[in-house]
Amino acid sequence: MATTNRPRRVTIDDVARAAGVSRQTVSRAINDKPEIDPATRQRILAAAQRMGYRPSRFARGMVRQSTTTLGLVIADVLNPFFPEVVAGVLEAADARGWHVAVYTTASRIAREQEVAETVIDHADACVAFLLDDAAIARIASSGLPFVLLGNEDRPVQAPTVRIDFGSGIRQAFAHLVSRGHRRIAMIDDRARAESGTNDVRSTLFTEVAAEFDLPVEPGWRQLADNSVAGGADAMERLLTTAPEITAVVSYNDMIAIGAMRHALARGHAVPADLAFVGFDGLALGELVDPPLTTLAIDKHRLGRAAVEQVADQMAGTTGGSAGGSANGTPDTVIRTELVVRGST
Amino acid sequence: MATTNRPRRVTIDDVARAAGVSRQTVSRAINDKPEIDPATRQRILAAAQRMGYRPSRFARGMVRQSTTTLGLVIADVLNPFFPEVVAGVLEAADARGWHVAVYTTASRIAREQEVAETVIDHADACVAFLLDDAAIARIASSGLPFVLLGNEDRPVQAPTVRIDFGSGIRQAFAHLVSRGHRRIAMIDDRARAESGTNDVRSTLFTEVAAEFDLPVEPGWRQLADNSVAGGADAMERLLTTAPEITAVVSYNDMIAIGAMRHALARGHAVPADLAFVGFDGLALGELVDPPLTTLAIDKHRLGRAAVEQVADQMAGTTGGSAGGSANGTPDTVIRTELVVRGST
DNA sequence: TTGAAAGCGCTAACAC
DNA sequence: GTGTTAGCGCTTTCAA
Repeated sequence: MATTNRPRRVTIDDVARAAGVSRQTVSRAINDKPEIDPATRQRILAAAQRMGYRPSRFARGMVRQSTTTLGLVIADVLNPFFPEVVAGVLEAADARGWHVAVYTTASRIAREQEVAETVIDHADACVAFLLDDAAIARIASSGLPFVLLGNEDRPVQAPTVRIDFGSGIRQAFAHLVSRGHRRIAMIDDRARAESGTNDVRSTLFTEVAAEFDLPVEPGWRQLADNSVAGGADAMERLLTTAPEITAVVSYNDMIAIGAMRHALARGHAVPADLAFVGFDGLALGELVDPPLTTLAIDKHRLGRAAVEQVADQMAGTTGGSAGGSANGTPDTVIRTELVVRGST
Repeated sequence: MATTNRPRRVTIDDVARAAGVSRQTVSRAINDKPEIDPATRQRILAAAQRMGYRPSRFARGMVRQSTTTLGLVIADVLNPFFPEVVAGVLEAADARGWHVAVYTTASRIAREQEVAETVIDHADACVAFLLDDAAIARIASSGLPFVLLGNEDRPVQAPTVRIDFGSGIRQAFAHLVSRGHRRIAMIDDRARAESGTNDVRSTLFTEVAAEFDLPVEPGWRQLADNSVAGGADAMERLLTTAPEITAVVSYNDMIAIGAMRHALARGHAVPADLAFVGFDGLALGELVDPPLTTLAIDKHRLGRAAVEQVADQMAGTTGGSAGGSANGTPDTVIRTELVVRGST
């Protein structure tokens, strides 16, 4: 008989056999159904425990048509921007009884595409921060309800919760100009600058400067890795190639903080010699010295909005309307708010 | 015929019917199997896309005995301690091809128990930061491979990756004493202090002070919410009830930073009038002014170690050895390293 | 209170 | 290249 060495998993039938009841009765015991003799239940539960039985979540999932798992794709948990978004996503997902599986990409193209495949197979919906067009298109066309977290100005082929980056940068320039600055540099995110097929991003800086009638020299725009260290590196380059600048606008707060600290370490006074504006409004920005002027965005709301939007998609997925992208839900735009602190 | 209004999901059979092939052929098309006519595949894929067909991950999971989902339970994504642990967990999980579902508890008892049930039902393994004994026991006895993330000195009934909190606090005191401090206060975490059945935690402070032959007055130990604001509140109380103290040891860096900033705001000089020691070694601690002296722990390694330990459990789960807790794997202990910076 | 039958949606094995 | 037959492990009828 098939009693010995099998590495097979313990099933409900095994427990049933061991307890001398039908599989159905085991199911009743496991699921706390009322219609069962207390003694039988005890016996079954004991057997199950002894045998190390655990119900298969797949088998259960098949039969009860319920659980939703949201795939949440972010670049990096260590950048404090993402935890705040994640908090919003978790809250909104939890409110719907959804589970949230988190994946990180480190903004690497290959990894993004890998994660895209994974999510398509294993999630029921997806909220993603993604740079690679192919990865985005892949998910969008898979039919998976999908919302992109974006801060590009260029349009993408998927429903998006969008941060209004361009208008944020304009606010930053307006603020700096009002403080008397005319020679403003920008430190942008390398991963983002180097991704994407079209070039909207790299011209933004020039455009905005032009709007304010400001000069722009080559070397006034530097790319940085998305971290404090990356910001410091970029600042070092800036101090060398463009010592004439008096203010720096950064892609985000992490980079801005790195840049500011580096300037400070090099003996520059902030904001007297050099002013710094960040982007994101991280809690962290209040704790550094001087506290960072920043374009704050409601990251928690960003996460919530994204979940709401996928939820809408799922509700609206009535039989035939497939295709992924051409969904009725309009993009949500999250606006920035200038928070002036000590660094300007 | 059953063609009209049913809210049922689109199945492989629906696609098969629509494309005029067998369900197996649809499966071949969807899964990119080689043995299929390119034309047929195109036709099927088109139909699938049009109908919005998405394979059921449950049905797939049933038949291919593979995917592992790790349930990761943490208190709060917004406390920078956790993202660093999460990064380690994600890395180690990804290396094994596991998925990671994240749940937060806000350290609320009721929520912890709720999450425990969820995880038992929906994960194949669990790494959890949990305070409530009942929640811990529930998971441990469910048979789910389980590792607890802990910093208690008291033993718990589950395999644990443990932070050596007690010895960390001793290092802090030793350091402060060597700097000439004799009147040292402690700000502890409220949620943790108020959880747990036995009282090891509340006596630690007194014990350590005694070891160093230091006085302890009532009011020298304050409880704080686990945040910067919580630390500030506790510091306010400390300044009122115990103005004689010259140093403060905190449960973690967030609280320490809050406390330090509040002292600064109240006009005290740091470290001249008041010294501060944190616990965790957050990146954040280097960015504040003055930079925070702290007991650093390798949080990334903590996360990795936890995953390795559950993985061991899963490998060792041979048929009969159930029960949950009495597993062979010894607890891992993560030691602290004193990082001296400007706050002392 | 318990058991037997049916089927959730899919893929692996074997036919054809 | 394509179809048929079996299940994967569970819960939901329905009978006993």
